[in-house]
Amino acid sequence: MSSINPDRLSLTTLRLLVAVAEEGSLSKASVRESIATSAASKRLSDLELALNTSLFNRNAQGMTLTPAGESMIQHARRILLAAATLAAEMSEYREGVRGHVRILAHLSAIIAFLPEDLERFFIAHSDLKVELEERPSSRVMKGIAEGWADLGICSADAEQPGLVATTYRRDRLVLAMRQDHPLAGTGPLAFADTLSFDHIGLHAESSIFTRSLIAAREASQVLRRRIHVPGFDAVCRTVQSNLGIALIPEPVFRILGPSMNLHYEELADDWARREIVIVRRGDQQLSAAAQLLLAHLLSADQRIGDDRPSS
Amino acid sequence: MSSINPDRLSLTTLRLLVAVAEEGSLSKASVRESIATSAASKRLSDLELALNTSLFNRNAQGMTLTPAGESMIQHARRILLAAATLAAEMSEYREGVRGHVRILAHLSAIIAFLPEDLERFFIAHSDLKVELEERPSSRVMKGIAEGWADLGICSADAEQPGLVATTYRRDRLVLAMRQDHPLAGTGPLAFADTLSFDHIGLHAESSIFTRSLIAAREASQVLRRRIHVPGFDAVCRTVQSNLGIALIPEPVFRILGPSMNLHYEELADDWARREIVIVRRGDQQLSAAAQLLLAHLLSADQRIGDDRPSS
DNA sequence: ATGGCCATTCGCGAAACGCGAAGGCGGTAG
DNA sequence: CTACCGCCTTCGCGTTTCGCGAATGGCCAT
Repeated sequence: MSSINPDRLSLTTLRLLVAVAEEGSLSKASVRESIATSAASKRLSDLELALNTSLFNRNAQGMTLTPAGESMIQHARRILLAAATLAAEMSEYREGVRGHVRILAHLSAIIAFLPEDLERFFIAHSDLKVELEERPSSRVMKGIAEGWADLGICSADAEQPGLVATTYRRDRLVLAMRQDHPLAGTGPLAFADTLSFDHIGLHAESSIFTRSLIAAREASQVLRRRIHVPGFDAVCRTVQSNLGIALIPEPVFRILGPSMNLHYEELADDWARREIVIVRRGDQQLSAAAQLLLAHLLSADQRIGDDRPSS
Repeated sequence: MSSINPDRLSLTTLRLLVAVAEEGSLSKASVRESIATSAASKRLSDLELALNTSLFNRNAQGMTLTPAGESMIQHARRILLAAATLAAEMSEYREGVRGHVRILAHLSAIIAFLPEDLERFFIAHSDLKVELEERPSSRVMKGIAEGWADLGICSADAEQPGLVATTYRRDRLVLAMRQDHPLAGTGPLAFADTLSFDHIGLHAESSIFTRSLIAAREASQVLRRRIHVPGFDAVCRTVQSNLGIALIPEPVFRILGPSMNLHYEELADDWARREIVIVRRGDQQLSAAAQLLLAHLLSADQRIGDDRPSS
């Protein structure tokens, strides 16, 4: 009924706990943790007393986990990992870093826009640090809503309640192909006219894939799709190998296409113009560092900046 | 350079930290945490000393977070949440629970198989507790690989290195429709012959959706798909409302279909027979409770039980 | 039977912790 | 301009916690 006082947990006890579990013996664990075995024993038995549950089975060979102990160390490991992450991050502050911003972004932005924007940001703010993680658009939204990061950058298609989205950039999808492809040089294309060729694309969660499925359905045709690859560079190499054509953002093509001698054609469809947004949680204020970064990103040349609630 | 000693962190300090951040004042926070303000002040300044970083800006109105402080409380909240979860779970052991098993499962299994299997399991093991969480198949695999749960149940299509998969059940996908639908009563169907009707389905990450996309492509046709809904019950209600037909597992149909007066037709395609597997990590031993549950699930009547590595 | 390995208990000293009182600093009201 | 008020910090003291080493008892293999 009554819950254990969570303050009773000390991180050293948790470390000791996993050490004992891993070493199989209290004495070995205590040398590993640089503590007298007597002290270690006391810590553990005090913990078990407070929990009113035995965590280990004792015998002459050492200590093995009880079921309760197994649950315990799973949580313990998780907590210790979080604590270590915290410690690492804080030590960066000590060495001059003045702010952390966590970003989730979809692949297009990471390849097309973010590097330059972040580079210019770091010139002005060498004391800030940004952690950037790639996710498909829908999971960017979820991640922000769940508090895993401060800012999210993704296509505006996905939706999630409780978030505020601000337009960041607009881009266009273009069709990448080999220079000797039949479609090369035939001018702006309707997506429907490309459906007789094999398409290459990212994983099924990507917004480009989702969007092209819808378009194919509207054209009452099927999307031929033999190959999924993990990144735009892989997409382009696959196109280069004559395995198909691919729908990619125009800025991405400008970066990857020329060096692989690829050709591109514009897409005439409306939905080829995409809106890329920066999302943040609506219910709590951004940290100063995140505000700085947000302001910087929105002040980039293509800035639009109309705020609006998402969903 | 050198990292802060993580043992320096005590959970009470972390709790105090978020209290101060939320209350905006050390004195208010100290009454909330039932501690003298002097002691609270000491805890915080000791922490800042150890970190060699200031976490708060002090002024006459109270205390506000510095950038470092903002990072800190994000981690602190996460750690405290984990600690509270741990405490809650451990208190269950104190009240007689003898083991915990965490399961990730895809929707089909949760609706079709798991309830009965778990029910019989609990009759034999009333002292064990199971935490069940729904995820699409691909994320079940990931979750197990990352150690978020002990056992995963999902379709065998997805793959992930480092996991061991055991066949759990086999099921078939059938086509659910209204009794007055044109396809009703026309005998076993080829999936390709159903593509001229609107399909209803789960979200895009579901393995059924992925599979039917492939099948549509192989038939060189498009999958008409107007509606995504969040669960099988919603799928069936949508079918009932004459918005389309739906591909669902046969056991799910048996549960939901009759009460909604729906009709079903078998699917002749090979891929309609699906294999549902139980996956677990290959690199570490299961807890005793998880072993029990695994054995129980595999001893169900349809048991197959051929072990093999995944990926 | 005996020695090795293992965990626990005990007493003592040191360090950490919490508390209340006193002090300094900055706004604000009269 | 001064007096006050709220806020955080510092200080000294008593209590509690913590860690250590030595001694104890159990189990197993030789």
